[in-house]
Amino acid sequence: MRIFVVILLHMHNRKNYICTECNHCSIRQDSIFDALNPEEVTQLEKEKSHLVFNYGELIFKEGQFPSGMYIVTKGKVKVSKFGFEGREQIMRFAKEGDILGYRAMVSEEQYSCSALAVTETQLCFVSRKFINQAIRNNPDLGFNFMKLFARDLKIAEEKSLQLAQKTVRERVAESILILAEVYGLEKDNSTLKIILKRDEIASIAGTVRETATRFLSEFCDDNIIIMDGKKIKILDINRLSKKANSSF
Amino acid sequence: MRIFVVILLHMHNRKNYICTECNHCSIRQDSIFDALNPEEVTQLEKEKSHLVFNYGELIFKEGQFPSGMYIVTKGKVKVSKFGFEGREQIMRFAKEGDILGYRAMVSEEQYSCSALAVTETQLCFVSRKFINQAIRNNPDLGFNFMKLFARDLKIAEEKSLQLAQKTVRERVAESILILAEVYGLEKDNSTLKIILKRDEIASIAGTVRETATRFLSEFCDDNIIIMDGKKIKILDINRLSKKANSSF
DNA sequence: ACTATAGTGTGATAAAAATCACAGTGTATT
DNA sequence: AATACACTGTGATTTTTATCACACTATAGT
Repeated sequence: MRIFVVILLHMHNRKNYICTECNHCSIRQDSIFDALNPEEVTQLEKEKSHLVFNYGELIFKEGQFPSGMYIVTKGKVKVSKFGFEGREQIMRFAKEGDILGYRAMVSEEQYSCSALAVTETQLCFVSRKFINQAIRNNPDLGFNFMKLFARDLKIAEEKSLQLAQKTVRERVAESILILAEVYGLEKDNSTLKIILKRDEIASIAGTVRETATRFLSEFCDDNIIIMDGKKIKILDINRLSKKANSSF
Repeated sequence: MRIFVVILLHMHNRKNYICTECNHCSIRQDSIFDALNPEEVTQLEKEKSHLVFNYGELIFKEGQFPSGMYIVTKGKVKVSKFGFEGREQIMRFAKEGDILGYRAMVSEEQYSCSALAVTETQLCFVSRKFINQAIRNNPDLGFNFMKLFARDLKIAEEKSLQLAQKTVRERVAESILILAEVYGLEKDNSTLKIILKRDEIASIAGTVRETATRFLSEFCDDNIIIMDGKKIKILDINRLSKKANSSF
């Protein structure tokens, strides 16, 4: 009986899929693929495949060899590395329009991060072969890739600076700001649109669960945020930014 | 009198300059510019300019706008960001053959790091305009850039993981290994080829001078390294790797 | 509705790292 | 040779953070 329900759900998702043709796909138009001409878009449409992942499913795993890359069309994805003793470090979050796995694809190496769906997620997969050919035909696509790399590299270096020089309190505050920045807020204009475990918030900030919990409690006591289970509501973003010592 | 000596020294350096013509320049051949055809090399040779920096001189500074990028032909360069209250965080070191400032050039933004010569350093400067044109003419150059980006992005993410999850002791040990990796060892096969202040070693490891000093002293007491002033000699690289909990 | 099970909050304690203070050392300048 | 200045080493102390322990809460599966 349950299986049947799952199938229905799946069909429902497929019906809801927003990106049936690349031609009019707003996600493509807002992505690095804005550089493609109509003919190239047609080829992309033939070439790409469409994938659905449920909450908690692994999209790719550190150590696997990539054969292409993904563009997120719906949902939220957590990208993380696992350090000594398997401790997770969250590197970034991806959402609609973001590109995943292109670093490993370009360097023709194993994935250096894992990607996990943190909501139901839909992606288009495009093969390395297609990308390489497309860049050769259309240098603007190459430039777009380079700009994407440049942006991500800047973010990664900024992250190093923060990890090296900020206190844990600042990093926990910053983590909430990052989540608000990436995924935005509910209609109430204060509740984070993503739900994470304390573990995961700790992994963004580069600390342990207990310590993250303590600082979150502190921010609650200070009336800077309110927590309702795993939901986080930002009451005073200015004071939160101050706690983070942040540029947001 | 002293000024005269400096001038002589300078002439000496110019005579010693190894990269007079790009055509046979081994640094070019081992770099992303290996993709250029003879005609493109000729253009590069006309276009590029050659610069010399002394110890301690700034090559570019966080916040400036780039108009091109640099390739190091001789010397050692420290690339760092300055965090809250001006505390330095060393992001990486560059040497012969390494490319500097290309991230900011590509994203057409301000430099996000500063680059400082830590020995006498020579560089070739190439304008953004030339690079853009060259990539359009020759997609392989674009692919080389992308691979360079991919490599640097991977290193940056690895750095974040280390900063987030390793202890300071491990990071200090790792810093010495990184310096050995990047700049190599003297003929004695144990002394680091670069001389840094304690402050700077601390900035690589993401800690403060006193703490870095203490761990270096500890490694000395353990007969893992020997320090003679600022010179560092590695006695037992295996045990140093163990201290770093490292993959080197 | 009832168990498992996974996740959370918090006190107590230990460990790690930063800060402060200051003496000592080396190095460049006059 | 004397002075100034930048750099270094180290003890004492404080602050920050991790670890351990355990009770409590929510949630999914039966």
